Amino acid sequence: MHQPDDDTAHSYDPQAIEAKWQAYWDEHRTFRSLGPGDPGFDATKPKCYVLDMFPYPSGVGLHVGHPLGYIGTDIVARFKRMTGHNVLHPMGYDAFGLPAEQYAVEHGVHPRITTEQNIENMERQLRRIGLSYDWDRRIATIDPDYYRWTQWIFVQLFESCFDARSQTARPVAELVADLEAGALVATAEGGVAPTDEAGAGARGWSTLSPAERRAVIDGQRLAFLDEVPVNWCPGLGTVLANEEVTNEGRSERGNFPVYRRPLRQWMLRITAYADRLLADLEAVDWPESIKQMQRNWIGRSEGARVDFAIQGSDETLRVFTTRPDTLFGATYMVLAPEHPLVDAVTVADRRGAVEAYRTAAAERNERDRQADGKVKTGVFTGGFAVNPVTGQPIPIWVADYVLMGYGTGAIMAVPGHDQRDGDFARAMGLPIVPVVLPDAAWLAERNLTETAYLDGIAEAEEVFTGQGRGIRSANAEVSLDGLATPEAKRVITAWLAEKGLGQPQVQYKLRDWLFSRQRYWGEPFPILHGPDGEIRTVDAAQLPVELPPMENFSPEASDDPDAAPRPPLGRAPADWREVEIDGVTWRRELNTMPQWAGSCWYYLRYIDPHNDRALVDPAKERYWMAPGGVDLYVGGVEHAVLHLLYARFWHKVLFDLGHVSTPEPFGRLYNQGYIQAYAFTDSRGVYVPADEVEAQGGAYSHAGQPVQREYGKMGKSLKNAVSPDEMAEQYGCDTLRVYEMAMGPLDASKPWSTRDVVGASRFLQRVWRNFVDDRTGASRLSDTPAPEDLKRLLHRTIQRVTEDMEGLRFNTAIAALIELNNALVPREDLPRELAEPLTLMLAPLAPHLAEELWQRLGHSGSLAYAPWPACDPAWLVEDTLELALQVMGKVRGHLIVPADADAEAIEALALADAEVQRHLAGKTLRKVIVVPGRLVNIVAS
RNA sequence: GGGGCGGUGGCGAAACUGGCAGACGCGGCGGACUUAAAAUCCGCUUGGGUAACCCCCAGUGUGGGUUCGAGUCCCACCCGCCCUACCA
Repeated sequence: MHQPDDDTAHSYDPQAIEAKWQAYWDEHRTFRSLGPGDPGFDATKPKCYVLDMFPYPSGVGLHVGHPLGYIGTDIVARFKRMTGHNVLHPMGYDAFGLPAEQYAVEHGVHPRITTEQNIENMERQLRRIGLSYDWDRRIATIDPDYYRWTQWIFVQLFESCFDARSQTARPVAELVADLEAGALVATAEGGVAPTDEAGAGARGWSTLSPAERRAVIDGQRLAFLDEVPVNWCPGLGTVLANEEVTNEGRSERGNFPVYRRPLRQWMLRITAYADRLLADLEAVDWPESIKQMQRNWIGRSEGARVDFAIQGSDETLRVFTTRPDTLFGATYMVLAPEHPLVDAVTVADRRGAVEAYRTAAAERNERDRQADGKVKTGVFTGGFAVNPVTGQPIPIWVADYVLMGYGTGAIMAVPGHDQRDGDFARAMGLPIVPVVLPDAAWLAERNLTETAYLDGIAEAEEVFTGQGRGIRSANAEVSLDGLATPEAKRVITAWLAEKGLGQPQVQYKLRDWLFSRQRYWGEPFPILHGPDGEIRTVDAAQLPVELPPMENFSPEASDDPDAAPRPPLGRAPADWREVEIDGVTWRRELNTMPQWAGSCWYYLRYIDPHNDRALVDPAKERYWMAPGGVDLYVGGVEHAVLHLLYARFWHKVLFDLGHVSTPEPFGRLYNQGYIQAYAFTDSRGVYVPADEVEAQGGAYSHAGQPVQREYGKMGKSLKNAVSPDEMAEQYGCDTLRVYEMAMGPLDASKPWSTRDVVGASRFLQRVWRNFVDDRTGASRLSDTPAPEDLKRLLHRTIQRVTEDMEGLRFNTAIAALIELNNALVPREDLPRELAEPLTLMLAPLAPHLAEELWQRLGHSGSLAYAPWPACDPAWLVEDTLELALQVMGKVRGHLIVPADADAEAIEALALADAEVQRHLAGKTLRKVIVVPGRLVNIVAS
């Protein structure tokens, strides 16, 4: 047997070093961030707020993919401390929500207990990676001290309304004052408008009853109750936001069926902010793909609303269209099956067919529709509308290709210029009228003449949906013939407006945010319901409204789609459910907030986590947030639309109300990639533990049996998860950090390879052996000056690493450090003037090893705030340069020239080169191109 | 269907505003040290023409183009991943 003591007594011992320095950092509170008001705070230093998307503390613990972004931000935070910044780098837990509750239900323990256990375990794992968080600022969304302010923000939303003119939120009290003063009146539609702009039927404040007044006010609040069609999921016993429902019409969590049904729910008026959420994307430094996803989600489109008269009825059918210029081609109308006017337009002998279709459509979930592809179904109602420009009666159909959830739930169908309408019209034999002439290029591509196009329109599979020139679009008052599409839109919209038949309109895909859940494990609403339906908020002094203690907190799930929602808080003790104020008994709101609530503002709380008078102190908020918000926010793409849009919305409200100083919360956003992993299935298709699979040649086997390789996410189900704990045990967390960062660019997804980890380990061991003779334990440090070539290499390395740190290119920074370190290996000693900067540059990446080496260099204390090495440009200048010699673009040799040689001299030297001469033999010299510092290219023929 | 990102050795990947393709790491091959092994150190490692050197040819998904010069720019196409999806 070997004798490890003698051999390894002085070798790199990551476990000992890492334990030692993690204890040191804790004990000395090395990473505590000082801000305004803290003793010792230096306001002259620039600030840097480096933020991770905080995790949901799941019970299964972390795998090596989870900390990828955390390691990246940690490196940035450490680098910024060394470059003289005040750094705010906090961590916390997004601990409310469905999964926590389900986990708790399954394990029969109160969600708080299981959640706190999970937090503890996750934090142990995070601390072991050596992340330099200021743990004093740790928050969890489930802490009453935290959700007190989540509730407080909800109160602000409830007490605010959106002023369309100024495009900002303002207190409801101001709105009431304007109404009382007569500056505003209630409109006929139930809205609010300036007195001089209000249309017919507007009423002054003084003429309204108290109930009417309340209705008007409630209609303006940013948080409001509304009867809306929601995604009701009986299997989970709760309603879900659109974003929590899959394309297949099931719950994202649990995969239960989801049904559409109307329920009275809390809503947040995010649509009021649609334009600002869209416009302000221009001002932030985010990946273009994320911005695009948000733009798509907001889905702004410009068009017009048009009112169609219904024959034999006083009702009008209102539609939204982006192509009002095609109005002359509208040959029929389509209502969504759920449209409220379906009954009114259906004639008696069509009623049976229409009812059958509606029932079928209601049962047909999204998955069935998906399977049916583009096959369009529908049924004629027997009713007719009147095309307002042609005066022609056009049939009204019901079809499920029109969605109640967008626009008005009704369309004017223009089969000549909309692919869907065209498909439907051909299937149903409805007339198709072309009213836009395609341009010549479109026709030429399809070998069509204008006449052939117009004649073939009824049979053409492909519909012309582009811009062109109007035809067959004229009546006695207005003509679009010959007009280009944009101009035609303007003309017809103006005409419709003049006749009172339509208006220009902007439409959004974005819906208001459904904000209530029938859950126990979430923030209670700070809302009380009065006996007469009146709603009031809980006084700020009474916050937080804490979750009541309960034995049975599980939701009442059901297989019955018609089962009524019964929130768990309905079973809370009566002394919680009911509150008496001035002799009146109020009932608490029994719903809770969705998981997104707590993550909408946590980045603000980190700034001032223990403040019990405000959600954040204004001076501290200004210091850390102004001018551009969080300086670096790192997380996964999966939050591209939900979390990031909701947080921006809340932030803008807080900005309007004067609680924060920037219009946007996150100035720079960066998405880390995913670490994926190979997984292996046996002949039965069952996953086998990936770490037991052996590879030979191109084939893989497990326990002697051949297995199939797959590639996917790391996780329990694929039996391919690798935990950071096992990596830390085997190699140390510095190695884990270096390996993960060296794998490739931070924003790329890449496959985990445990086999490759040894490369990072070898690098750190080699660094160690450059400092320490691992046989004797003697220091190799010396005070001899470094030779010039190594000094040059050092300063080139400083330059490369510094630039890479700024650009989050840690993979190439590590490569540069490896090159420098490898150049030191052949030396007997290690000159101090090389050792110090090497240690400092290593510090963000492998902080424990760097601290240990720093101590061995004779420094006391931590290097966390030691100045980052400066690159001396004098050492970047070379005396001579090596240029590539090309003949006809191919490298034929190299040339060493003085750095200051001029182009003429270089050209002469190049032409004199023997290899060049050989390749030029028999050719005529045409041109010589000299690229300074790079190459010489000789063109000949 | 729409939008976005990507395709470079056996593998993960480098390559600044067009300028020596493959840095760095893994794996592989050879050597040194060792009784031996591990560890470590040194060398080689895109393919082909040679077993090796020199040298030559080809080469960044495919086919064209611009340029003295293209992984990088332009056009067309193929493949993969992600998002979105009857949004009027």
